[in-house]
Amino acid sequence: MSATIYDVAREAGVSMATVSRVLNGTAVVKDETKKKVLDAIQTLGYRPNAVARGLASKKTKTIGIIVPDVSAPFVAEMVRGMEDIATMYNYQIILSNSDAQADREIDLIGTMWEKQVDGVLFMGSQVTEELLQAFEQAQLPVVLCSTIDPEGRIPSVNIDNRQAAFDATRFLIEKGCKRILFLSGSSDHAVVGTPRQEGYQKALKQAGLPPQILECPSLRYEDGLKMLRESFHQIVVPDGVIAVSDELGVAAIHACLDAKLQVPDQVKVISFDNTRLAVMVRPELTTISQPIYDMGAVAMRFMTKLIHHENVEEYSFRLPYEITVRKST
Amino acid sequence: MSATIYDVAREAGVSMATVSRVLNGTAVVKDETKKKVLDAIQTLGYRPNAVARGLASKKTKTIGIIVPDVSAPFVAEMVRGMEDIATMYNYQIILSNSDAQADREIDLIGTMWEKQVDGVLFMGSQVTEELLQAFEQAQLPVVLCSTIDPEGRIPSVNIDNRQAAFDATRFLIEKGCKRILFLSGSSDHAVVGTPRQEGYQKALKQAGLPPQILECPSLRYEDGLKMLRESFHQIVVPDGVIAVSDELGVAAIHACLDAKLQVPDQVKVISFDNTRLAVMVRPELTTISQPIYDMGAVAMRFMTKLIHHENVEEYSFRLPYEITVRKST
DNA sequence: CTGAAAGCGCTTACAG
DNA sequence: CTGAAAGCGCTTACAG
Repeated sequence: MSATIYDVAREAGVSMATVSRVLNGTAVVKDETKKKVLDAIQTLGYRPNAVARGLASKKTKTIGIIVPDVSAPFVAEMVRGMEDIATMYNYQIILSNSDAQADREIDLIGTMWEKQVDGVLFMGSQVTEELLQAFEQAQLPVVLCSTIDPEGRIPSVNIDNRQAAFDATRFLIEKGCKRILFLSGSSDHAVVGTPRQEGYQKALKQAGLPPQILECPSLRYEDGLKMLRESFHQIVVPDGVIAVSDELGVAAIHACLDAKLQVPDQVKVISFDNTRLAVMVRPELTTISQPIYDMGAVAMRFMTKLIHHENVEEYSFRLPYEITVRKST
Repeated sequence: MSATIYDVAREAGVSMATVSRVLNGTAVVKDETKKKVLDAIQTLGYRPNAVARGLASKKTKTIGIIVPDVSAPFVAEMVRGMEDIATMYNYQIILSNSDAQADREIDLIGTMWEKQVDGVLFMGSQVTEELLQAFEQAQLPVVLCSTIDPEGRIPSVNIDNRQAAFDATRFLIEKGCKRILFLSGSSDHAVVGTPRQEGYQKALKQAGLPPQILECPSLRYEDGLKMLRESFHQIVVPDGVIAVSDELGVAAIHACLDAKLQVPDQVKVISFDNTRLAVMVRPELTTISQPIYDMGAVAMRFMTKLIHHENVEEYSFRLPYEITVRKST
């Protein structure tokens, strides 16, 4: 059995309350007393039991993170950003994967509540009424990350996806592209669907060019390549492609190469994200660079503010993005 | 305030102990009584407080995971495997990144102990005496994942790295390679260093071929490419390359292309891991395929056995690997 | 500046 | 099959 606060108190000849005070710095303690306590802690090798502390204080110093899938590089990088800031503020994280399944998401919110986390960082494809209700019921502070509540009822961290898609489209148009294909995520996805499609279409309309959208079942390379191979012969052959993820961007490049189309000479490709994959393929991908790590970090930083009731002016964060030009355009 | 077990007991007209029993199934409860309790739980929307439960039972249903960096795809996939099995057994995970820094690793073990996790899954580059001592002190069950204690004092899940490197080398030799370069991790790394170098050298010696090892500061693409570019003119130009990670494999391919060497015609490349990157580059990578997800899953499954004191025969798991042949060889 | 005591919300022998 | 009560290891008013 390891030492408890009671053992420390006895060893130091003080009360438990005093030990607690020097541990947490919640009140002034005479230097002399403090030293006795610190010595006792030292000799006993005492470490406070966070569970007991959590029960007594109703704060667990733990943040729940719900994401679709950590094994996706975009997500993993974001989670890393969250974790680093959590560490900085002495929080730990409980990580869960939802596979973007609505019922699993709801479930996980319940689990997070049972674990008494101090807050939840959430990434998912949609913010439904049921989800909102689950958060409401759990009475937990929530921050969305790379996830949007169209009604803006929950704080969130994103880039301006609509504008970014618009910019990407403009970029290709200015490069002379006339037949720009948009490789989209599911159109009801609040991030990689609707807003980006809108930005794309707005730019095309302004330029008097025809839109052509292909919706991928996922943002993964394999699915993108499969879909492109199946549909390449029945679509207008593009001279420009905008992909909503780097993996889809790579899929586009390879689909073109397989169809004997040179990238970037005959087809220019730009993708969203700028994960590390973008520089690991040839030609290197031109991307809409998202500050992925920072998005996670900002979300977690904001969470710590919510928890500590610091007054927060901003609510819906729009982080800057930029077009990183490489060899694919 | 949300309902407590006391509220449920009163609502159902039974004692807290009885509520606890139906909740945990720790004793037989009359059907009629059970129904009353279940109804009360339903109407109050009661969910047990896991923190209180943890304090009382001394089991938190939480597993700590310490990894160098979740944002590395290999790690992320492994973590996903761990999480899935944890979910299956009703455990949650606390995830922490050590950046492979020894002091940080020790620190994290302390934190995990404070959080009263039921066990720790650990991935790191080395198992030092200090680390072992920290685990000892924390009195936590530990399972190493893709990490080796040379003395075998801690259960672990790995592939046979020595044999795998031997096989990879044999594979290239049989393809006719005479000048095989080994792109290694730091040589004191217990997984990507020593054992793989040994397997490589053994195969070369058997074939009477000269070894040539390049040690990379990290397993990342950027670092590998940089190192190769700097040293390509001062080494024997290889006709075969074995890389200890897929990223280094891609770096090797690109370094060759930049030096006007055709892959696989003039240089054959094989890498370790078979992360998804392997199929996202051209030519697609031939790899020593590791069951990454499964390694995480097996480690977590073994942990649940340790926790429940199921008698465990095996201790040091050697999962199967295979050579997946693609276009780079 | 310090202590005594209640309480956080559960589980778990111990009785019956 | 069920209940009363102690206890898990802390924090936090409340007193002084």
